[in-house]
Amino acid sequence: MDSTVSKRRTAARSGKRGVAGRPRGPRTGKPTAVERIVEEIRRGIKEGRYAPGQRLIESDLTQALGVSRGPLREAMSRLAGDGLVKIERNRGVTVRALTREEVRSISTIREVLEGLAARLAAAHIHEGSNREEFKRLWNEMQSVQVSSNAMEYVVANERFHTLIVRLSGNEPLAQLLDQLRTPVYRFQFRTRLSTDALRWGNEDHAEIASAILAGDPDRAERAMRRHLRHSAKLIDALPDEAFG
Amino acid sequence: MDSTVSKRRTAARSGKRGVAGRPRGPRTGKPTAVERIVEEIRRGIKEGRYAPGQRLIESDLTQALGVSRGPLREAMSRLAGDGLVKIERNRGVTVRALTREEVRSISTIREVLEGLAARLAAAHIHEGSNREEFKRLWNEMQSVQVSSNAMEYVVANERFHTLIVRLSGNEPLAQLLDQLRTPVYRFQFRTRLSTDALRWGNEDHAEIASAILAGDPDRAERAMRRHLRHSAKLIDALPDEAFG
DNA sequence: TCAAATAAAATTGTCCTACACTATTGCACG
DNA sequence: CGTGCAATAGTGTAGGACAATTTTATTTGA
Repeated sequence: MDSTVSKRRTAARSGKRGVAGRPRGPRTGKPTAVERIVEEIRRGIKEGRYAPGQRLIESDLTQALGVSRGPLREAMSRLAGDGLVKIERNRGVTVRALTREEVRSISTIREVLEGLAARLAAAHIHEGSNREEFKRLWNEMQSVQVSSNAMEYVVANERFHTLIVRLSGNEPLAQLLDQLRTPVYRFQFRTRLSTDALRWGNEDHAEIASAILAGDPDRAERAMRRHLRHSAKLIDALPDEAFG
Repeated sequence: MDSTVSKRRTAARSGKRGVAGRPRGPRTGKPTAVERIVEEIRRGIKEGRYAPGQRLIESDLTQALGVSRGPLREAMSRLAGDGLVKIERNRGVTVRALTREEVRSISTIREVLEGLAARLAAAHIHEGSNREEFKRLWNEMQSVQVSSNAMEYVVANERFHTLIVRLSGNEPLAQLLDQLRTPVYRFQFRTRLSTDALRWGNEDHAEIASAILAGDPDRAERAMRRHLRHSAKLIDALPDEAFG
């Protein structure tokens, strides 16, 4: 039925014949239009420049971004796959609005996955320069913690989690968590990060860091999960207006 | 800079969000071209009709599927987001090939997520018609188990897991797991599902089902994780040729 | 003969125009 | 005030064009 589709494998490609072309840095080249669009919209949503529920109209965006509809729609497909926008047939794209229930569901997932990441990070802390790298960031964070204002906390928090996931050595996990964090990122700016909340967060971090540096997977996982539960509670305390 | 972008909210749309969302209506209409393409390719990859590493050339596919490049490329973007294909700049799309390491990483993630699903399913087994629904499938599976050949086992296995995730009541989790299962699905057909392996699998299922029906979250999670570890071991036992 | 160099062919990335079809909006009418 | 219908906005898809880049085929030089 689809026998017309070429089944040829890329045999030639894997064979290293043309010695001439040393593959240059893949990521370094000028980004493709789709990549630029995805990046722009993603940042916009993350930072709240595009509000949940807001319609993203093709003609507006093609004009604003100086691209044609093709790449734009590709980008939207991609963003929809990441759950950042919602595409409805004949109705176009809207910035995805999460219900309180969905946020809870995602938090539950994040709890186990970030817990896993912490566990793995602790288990691998002795490998390579992991310990050194982790210590460096941790020291850096502690010097900031004193001045903690909400914004700085959120940024530091993100770096902390990102590093831990990276040290877990599980790349798919890193991608997945990035995907899960993005849609709820903006809530962090709405939670009134009271001085107490900030201190608790920092205490959580300290406990996590301690466990990871001690190479204690169980404790690291427990601490991380507790931390995630705390964050989830802050978000869940938001009024309904913050959702949808 | 992007102030030209229309910020108008869909006031009317968001207005009735209170109740909207439940009725799964829109799926019924005729599927859009992109949806058809995605579905076709996804099935093809899952079933192994498109081999890992194989190039998917636009002109071939547009002709074979009778669509134009636009929708096709949108579909590819989406598939890439799901990790089913890989898009390289100026080089097009290839069916993603997973390294052994990636498969291991994904298995690790699945273990905790499926474990979570089982835990939640057990916790919610008393709600609604969950118990009844679960029992029905379970009975059905047991009648098939006797005749177990590999193919039937794989299908039954999938239904079992899918139902459990659904009963977990965590929709994002369901989507995520579906996404994680697809790329490794094909490996199941390569593992030599020996009679022993089959029996073990069925024993695992029995233990999981028992725990869920008993409403014992801890035991359900433990059993499910063990089951996943067993599956992962089978796949990991495959020779290198099965990967890449 | 074999590999480097070069020409030719494929293939992708993007823009544009067009048009059918759906959804939304605005208005005239009852 | 609704209600129905026409006008308008916006999406879904096709198809043509072309530059940029990669892949394949061909020629050339040692």
